[in-house]
Amino acid sequence: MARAATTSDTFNAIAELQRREILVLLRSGERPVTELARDLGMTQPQASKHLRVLREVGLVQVRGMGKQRLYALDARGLRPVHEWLGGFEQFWNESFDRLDEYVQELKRTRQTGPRDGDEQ
Amino acid sequence: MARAATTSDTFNAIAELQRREILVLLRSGERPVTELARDLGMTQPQASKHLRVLREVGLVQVRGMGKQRLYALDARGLRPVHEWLGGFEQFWNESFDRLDEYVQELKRTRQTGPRDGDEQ
DNA sequence: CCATCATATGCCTATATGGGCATGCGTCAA
DNA sequence: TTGACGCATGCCCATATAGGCATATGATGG
Repeated sequence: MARAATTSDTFNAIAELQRREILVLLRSGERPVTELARDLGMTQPQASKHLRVLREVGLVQVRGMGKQRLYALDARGLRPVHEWLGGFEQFWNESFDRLDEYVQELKRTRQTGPRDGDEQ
Repeated sequence: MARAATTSDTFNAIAELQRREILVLLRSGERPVTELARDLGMTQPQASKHLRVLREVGLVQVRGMGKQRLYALDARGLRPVHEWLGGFEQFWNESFDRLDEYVQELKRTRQTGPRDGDEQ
């Protein structure tokens, strides 16, 4: 069934490097498609397609400005993702080095002898 | 060229819902493959494959425990992603409602007249 | 060494995607 | 209205998946 459609899924939308670059670039203000394409070294159709995905998940907004279409960042959709990741914050602080773990295991063993039900 | 390989790319690794669910489940402790598969309603091969991707990007670590293989969360790889998203924090706070923007634009116009270089 | 349980893989299919290219479409100036 | 410019799409191709299934691999107990 292949991967879930990028459309309507922020996680997938930002899984693509070029799209992340577009978002970063848009932090400094609205930009027309051509300019984005030029600055990021991609073709115009390519930029348009990525922008479409970003638009569909709501990460950017468009505004017709004469012949141009100005794309603006709308980061609100990134918040839930940021929060989801925040749920792991305590875990990346618990130094999870295999080595550290091993050393700690040794310490415990030396002090109280091997134990079984103490992970988690 | 299709999408970049999920392997060696944390963003892509967590772009898949089932993999995110695995990570969440692992927050409560190490688990053998079969248990993960059962709890998440997926087949064993499916779980193994997702775990492989997670292992390749370093989000989980395995530990042989008798006949079983216990998978443990290693959230360190999520930190960079969390930080990348953090770079947008100020943006999702700037109420980016089209409506709000429009209203504010009207306010400014009424006070100082139309201006040009004030976005950004 | 053999049977068995727990996993990892290989293989095949349907699908979604990103890139390249040509072209349709909307807006603006003359 | 016509021509030009700026973008959005449609189409085709190559590729990477996720799933389903069957099976190879590993480790354990006899």
